[in-house]
Amino acid sequence: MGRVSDARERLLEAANTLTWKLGYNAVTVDAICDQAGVKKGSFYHYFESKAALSKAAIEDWWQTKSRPVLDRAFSVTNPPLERLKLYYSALHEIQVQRQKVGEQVLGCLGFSVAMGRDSVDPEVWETTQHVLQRKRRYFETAIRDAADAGLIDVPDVEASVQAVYSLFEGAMARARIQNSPEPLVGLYEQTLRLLGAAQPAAPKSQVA
Amino acid sequence: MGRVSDARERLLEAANTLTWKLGYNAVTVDAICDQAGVKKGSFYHYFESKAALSKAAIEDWWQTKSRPVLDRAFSVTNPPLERLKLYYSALHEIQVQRQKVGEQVLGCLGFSVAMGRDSVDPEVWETTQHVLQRKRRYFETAIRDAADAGLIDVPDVEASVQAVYSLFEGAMARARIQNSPEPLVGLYEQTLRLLGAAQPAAPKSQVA
DNA sequence: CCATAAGTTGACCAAACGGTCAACTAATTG
DNA sequence: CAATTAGTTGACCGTTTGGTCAACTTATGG
Repeated sequence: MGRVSDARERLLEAANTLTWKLGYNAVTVDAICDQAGVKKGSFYHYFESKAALSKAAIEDWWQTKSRPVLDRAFSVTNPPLERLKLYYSALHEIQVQRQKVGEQVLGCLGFSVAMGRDSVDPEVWETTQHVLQRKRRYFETAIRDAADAGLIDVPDVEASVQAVYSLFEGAMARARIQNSPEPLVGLYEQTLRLLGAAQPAAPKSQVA
Repeated sequence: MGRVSDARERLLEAANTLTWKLGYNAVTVDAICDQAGVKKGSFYHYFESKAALSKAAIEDWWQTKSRPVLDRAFSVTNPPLERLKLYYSALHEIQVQRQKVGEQVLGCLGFSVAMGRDSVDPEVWETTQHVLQRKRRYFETAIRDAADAGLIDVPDVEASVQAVYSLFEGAMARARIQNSPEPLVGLYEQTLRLLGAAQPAAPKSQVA
């Protein structure tokens, strides 16, 4: 009954596009509406507040954008360390493609929003926390599997998980700041060093 | 001639306190004035805009807060790798002290602001970029010195500098997100692994 | 001691903000 | 073909935003 519309989906996408680029606080309801081609009245027909939209948008981004990439790379059918390699190269590829189309390198949406902490709506912030935790678990499982398979040599697996994850998020954040995929180059080799894993043929770093 | 005042200094400090906590966009001129105990009219007597204040405040933060810590830790009188260890433990100590006084763990001010990119005034953003670059150079020099002294074993020094710096900023950012110094624990040992340096007695990770 | 320059104040402004609402339009279904 | 229900619209509201200004106060130096 009633008519149908994809305005809700357009709002979710617009919210993510803008939040990813500008951050939570700098994005206005009017800007989201403009980008989505939706009038403000309609906005509040679908969402009771900007915070509610953001919560839904981040969850949607996780389900439709972030998780599929993770699931593909971190499939248990892949060897543990290969999963990391696949994930890194997938992300690197995404950023390179974005640049080719003239778009900006934006790093990790969840991480950027989470950095806002006290200036982000508490419920929105909690949502990003959940998303980041789920993401971190992919890293944890892969590294634990690698440890069980005797592929790595570390004194403390949990500490290594933290370090690999910090290195990863740090590189993604720097890619955003520099607007360049360059900090992601060689990430896998550096991760192998962190994990005390056998090194492949060492490649020279490529600086654009 | 005329009277004297420390209102300018109070404004600089208030701007940093609030920006560090809330980020550039979430901080308002009114809030800065409240925090500094200065009326808005006076604000614009000292600074021509919010962006001008922020630029001056970040530069001030670098000179008075960030740089002294770096200069102490990265003194060339210290062995190269020891410099990193000193810096990490100094930062860890700062965060622990903050927590004891009931304040929040806020990570690196420059990095947080730099993450804002498109939502931050261009000149302010450029200022943070300069600050971060100067900071990165401390890492670079220490690691190059370590390489020259044969203390580390890496195929590509520049790539290692990038990795160590990414790991560091990633850990700082995660400390902010988690409001805990925990991600900074063991950072030095992980850095040694990245650099292929001789490991000291491996400590167990301490999770609060 | 008094002119002058530096510093202070609160009222004010236009624009932008998140959010509301009553009226309107158009598909769907019994 | 209604009646129902989902979706749309633009005018509107109170608040907050960054910024302005003319009048006022006070320390200092000649």
